Amino acid sequence: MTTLRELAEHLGLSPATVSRALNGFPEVGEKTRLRVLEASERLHYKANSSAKRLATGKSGMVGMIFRATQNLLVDPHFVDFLAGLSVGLADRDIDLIIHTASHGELLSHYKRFVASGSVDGMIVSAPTLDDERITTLKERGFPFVVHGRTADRVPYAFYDIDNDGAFTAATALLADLGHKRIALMNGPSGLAFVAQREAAFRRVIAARGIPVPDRFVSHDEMSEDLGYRRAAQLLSGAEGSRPTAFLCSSTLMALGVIRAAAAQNLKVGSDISIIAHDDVLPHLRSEHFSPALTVTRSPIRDAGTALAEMMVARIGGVDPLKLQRIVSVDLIARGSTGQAPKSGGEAWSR
Amino acid sequence: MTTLRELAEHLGLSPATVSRALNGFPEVGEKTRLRVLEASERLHYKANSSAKRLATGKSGMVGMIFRATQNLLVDPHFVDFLAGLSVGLADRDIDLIIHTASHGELLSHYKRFVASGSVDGMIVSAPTLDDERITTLKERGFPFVVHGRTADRVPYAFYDIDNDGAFTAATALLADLGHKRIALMNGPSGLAFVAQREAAFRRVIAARGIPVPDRFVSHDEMSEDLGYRRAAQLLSGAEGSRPTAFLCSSTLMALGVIRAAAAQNLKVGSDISIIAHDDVLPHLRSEHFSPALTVTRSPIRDAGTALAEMMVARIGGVDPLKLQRIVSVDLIARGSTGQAPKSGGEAWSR
DNA sequence: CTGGGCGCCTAAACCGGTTTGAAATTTGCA
DNA sequence: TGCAAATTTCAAACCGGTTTAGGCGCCCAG
Repeated sequence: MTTLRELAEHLGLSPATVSRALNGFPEVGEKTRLRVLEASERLHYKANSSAKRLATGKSGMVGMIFRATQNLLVDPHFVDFLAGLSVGLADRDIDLIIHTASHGELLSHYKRFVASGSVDGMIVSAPTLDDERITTLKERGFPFVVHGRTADRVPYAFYDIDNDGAFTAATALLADLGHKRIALMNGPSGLAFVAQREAAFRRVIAARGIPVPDRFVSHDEMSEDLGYRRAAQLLSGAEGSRPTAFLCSSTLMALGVIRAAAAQNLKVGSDISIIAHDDVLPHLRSEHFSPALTVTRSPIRDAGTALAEMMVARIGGVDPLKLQRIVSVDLIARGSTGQAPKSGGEAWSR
Repeated sequence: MTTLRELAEHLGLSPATVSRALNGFPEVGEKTRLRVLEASERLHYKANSSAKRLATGKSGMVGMIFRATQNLLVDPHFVDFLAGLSVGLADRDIDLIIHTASHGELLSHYKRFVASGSVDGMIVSAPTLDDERITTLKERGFPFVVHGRTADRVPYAFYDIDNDGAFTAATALLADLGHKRIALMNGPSGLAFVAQREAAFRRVIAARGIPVPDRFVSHDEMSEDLGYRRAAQLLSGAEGSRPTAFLCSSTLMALGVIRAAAAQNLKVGSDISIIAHDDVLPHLRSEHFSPALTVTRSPIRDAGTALAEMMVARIGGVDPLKLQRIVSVDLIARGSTGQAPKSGGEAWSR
């Protein structure tokens, strides 16, 4: 491994000049710069990144910490987000550090990352309503961007989808189709987006005077498996008390609901209706479900690329309040939604 | 941010002593060590990681570079591997750097990583039969471990599943059930595991004297979508010329085949049989398919954790030849395989 | 002829740790 | 008490870059 000093000696120059030549500073002669560039090429010189970081104080990396609860990195939603992020960062010559920490140690790992200066910024994903990672980073003045947001108006940089708009529209669609027994199959409670979606759902449903029994609103990890189990349980009741429509926070859950419906010989699109939020996971195309799934659609991958850009801006010192984006979500009606069945005309009653 | 020197001054000690105390060297007095530890805690001291790296020459990180071809990081197989890897590395206090490079620049990015000393080792995934990343890393003597292998006997550290054994058993099972028209739906050509699986398939099938027309062996990206399209195409032929069995390199492809079969009103398990290799993606449970899928089973996540361990050993200087593992694969027969239909009794003929 | 200004380059300090070689202190034993 | 040995601590060099503060030569104006 060639060092800067060796290269300088080889050229009969000082390290300072060589460093300047390589970094494009103006105070080095043009012919000298060319000599340096040529020699560095020939000797396969690459600046030692540790040394560079120490000297400049910048690491050229951003970090992301996952909970080691099996589920998080495994969650395909997260991972597709990660894909977008990684590509977006690579475009800007920034590397991404992935770290996994057990649940209880999560915060201390954040602190370590910040204090040790190993990254220039952090990406926070899936915030809870009262996320201490955010408060910690904020109070230390460390650059970070969030996928999602903890409240309507917040003082940090974030990218979020319009969960309220999406679930308002989806709930309204089901109500308009005459459904009176609608189940909300939501994600884990505590997460901000879960609360946002639920609030929208309850607001619309209440405005129409439709009651919602507690068991019609569930909070589970968003997997096919749990979607199936929860739906099977709901559908096992007497005909007059089971849901005629399901609103799911993820297409994976919807897949489980479809399986549960098939097991009960219920026809999706007539006996029961399903709407799901579609993060557009590339290997799980809602338009290919049978029947094709009605969805609120917003590619999670877009969030990754957008946040990469915002992260760079934030590190560059841009005001976080100028780095807040909320994207609207399309409601795409397809075959999985239809008029409520006759027998489902009455609302659930205790 | 507290520095070592500040901490030392605060304690009335030299930086050298403080450094030793913190790193557990034996030549520092016990009472002094306790004083230092207590003070470092109180002042929230964290060693600057850039400085530490520069001084020690170790980065505490390993790198992984993905092709920016959309598909790779999106591929759930890869990502689940990544999950295992990340957790395994975290257990050993190593961070993972994720980098994405466009296809043509892939190799140069590897070289940059190696030359700049930003990582202690590299993880190589999905090698091709003639993988230049491997030859490059090998010739520079840089520590690396491979998920998969380029040939039967190789001079580097790797973790691989017994692709040959798996596809030998799967093909034999189909042949034993009387199938004579078996289609192999494989992954992208060029990849080592794809070649291994295909070789096993052809060997078994040839040993039984069963012919295989070219169109019965396909190489596609392993997605539901392409599985569907390819199967639809094969099943659209006259009854006497279409496959009665499908052997898929991934459960995602099998999902597509099932959809194509349904579209043709063919019953899986009787009209056609399907076997797939199951990487055990957590949100895609082959036992929940209907009918439950016959698979060769090997969790890809295990590879991640195993390779994390091997990477650490390799960095520690362990002989790569001692770090080679091939795990066997279970064949699990379920509902998607059955006796070949009467009409499928004859082999395909031109 | 002098001196200010500019262009190009260098010596040395610096980033914040680790590690070597030697000095200071304590301990052990006669 | 005296002296060698063992223990503990320190000053300084080092890792490999970047950056500050000049230095030297040259041109041009006064």
